[in-house]
Amino acid sequence: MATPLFRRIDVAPAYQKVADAIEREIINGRIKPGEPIGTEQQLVEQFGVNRSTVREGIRVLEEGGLIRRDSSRRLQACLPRYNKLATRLSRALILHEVTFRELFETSMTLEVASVEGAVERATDENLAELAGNLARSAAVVGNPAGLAELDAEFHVLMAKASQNRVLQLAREPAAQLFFPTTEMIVGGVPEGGARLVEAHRHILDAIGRRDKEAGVLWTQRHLQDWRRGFEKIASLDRSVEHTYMEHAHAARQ
Amino acid sequence: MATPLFRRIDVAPAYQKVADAIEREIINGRIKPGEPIGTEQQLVEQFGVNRSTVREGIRVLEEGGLIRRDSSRRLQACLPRYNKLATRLSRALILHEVTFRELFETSMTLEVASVEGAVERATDENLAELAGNLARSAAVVGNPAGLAELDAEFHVLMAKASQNRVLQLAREPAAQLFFPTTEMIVGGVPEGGARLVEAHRHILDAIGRRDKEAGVLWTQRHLQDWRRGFEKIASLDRSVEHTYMEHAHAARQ
DNA sequence: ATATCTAGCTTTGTCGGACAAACAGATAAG
DNA sequence: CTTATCTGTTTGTCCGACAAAGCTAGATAT
Repeated sequence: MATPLFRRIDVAPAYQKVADAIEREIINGRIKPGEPIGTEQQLVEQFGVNRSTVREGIRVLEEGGLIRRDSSRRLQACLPRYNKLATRLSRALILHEVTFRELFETSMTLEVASVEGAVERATDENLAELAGNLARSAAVVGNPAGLAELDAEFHVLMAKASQNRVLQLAREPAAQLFFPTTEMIVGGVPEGGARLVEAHRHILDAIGRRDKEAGVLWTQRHLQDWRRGFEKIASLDRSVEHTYMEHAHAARQ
Repeated sequence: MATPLFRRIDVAPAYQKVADAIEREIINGRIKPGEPIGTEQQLVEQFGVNRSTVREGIRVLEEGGLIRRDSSRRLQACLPRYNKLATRLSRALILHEVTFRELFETSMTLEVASVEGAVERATDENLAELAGNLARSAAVVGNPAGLAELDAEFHVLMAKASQNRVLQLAREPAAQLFFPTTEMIVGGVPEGGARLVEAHRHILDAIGRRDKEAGVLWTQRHLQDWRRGFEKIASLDRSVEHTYMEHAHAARQ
């Protein structure tokens, strides 16, 4: 094959190239999180394209979480928030019609890994946060919605205590789909709330004592409890989407 | 405080509302993946906004993976690809300067979970795919770049064999950062390629025999091998970004 | 002199219209 | 029946414009 006479010409639309150019500057650290990107007019001048084109490129980066607008709507680079990206992944999981069995199995793996990390590396501040959450949980043990929210927070704090950001990120999409069901379960199972708080108490205690075995054991029990409760009201093999739809429907009645 | 006379009025910009409206239709299944969304002109008429506004909304959804343009650039709904979203997450991990220690610890957890699932639920087709990968790997054992690529594929296939889509998704961001280093390691450690292929062979064998213990053991050995190899060329506690930058720099010399 | 207010400038969000290139479908030629 | 051509659509990009919201600096009040 002879050397081609012409180089492959760029085929990407201009708005994409604008987005890529800004992305490169952020990824390789030339623009640091928090620093301003400039006004749309400045970008128009720098890239030599129309403002509409610049704005389309901005939308791409904004959705990707790489840039955001500050209080005065000016553009600035930012650290992509796990949470926002995880929300998109959760949505993708719903569309792929994953089942609660898949969700449960993966969450079991990730929560056990979280507690192991927390037992090894939790700081006093992590412990204080978890203790604070536990106290608030104990106070709302009869309120399924409030307790569900605090349960989700407890597990976020546990992942944070593991000091492993990759783990924090990996568990988030599943957790976003998994934990909302806590409300359904706690509300439907007598003593469910008390058992939940009790499990949290033992987990926190194990983390504080650096007792990995106990931490893992109580985390497993905690999730098995969830599973038993869930199976009383729905099937593990139904898709997440269908289960939520039905619950929303039942709640409206 | 008196009951407010007026409800809070919409504050979201029009392009966002366009994106949200289309997203809702896709999420709740009224528009199924593969179905057309309509032309930009039709959306202009339906939403009663300008085409520039519609296009900004489209960019948001396109970046989110909810819609794409087919061969003739027409809009259609689509299933968000894990891979694309995982790329965003990987990028986020780099910007958060996670270390290889975090990456390694989480990957160990997730790969072990994958192999456990694969041992339990791999189909004949899964086994055939893994066997095909193994044969190709054996053929390029002296080529670090080729072997690294096939190694990454082996682990993707293993996750696929677990039949757990949540797990497949959860492992992807870490894997995208983790496995590129295989090339560095295999290239730098004599016998590294042979050991890698040998480990894959034992893992596949264990999956085929439904021997969970052996599968987990060889997966752990496989990753520990990676870790030992990695520590010969870099520190586990350096950030992923720095390590890649240095490697890219060294490779150019 | 300090604090507050007001007017003007800037920037964003949206709009209308325009045009070239790429494309799909229909039509004509082989 | 295949190939080539024509024609209307659609996308990507551009230009210019304007109202609303934020910011800035000078004017005003205390």
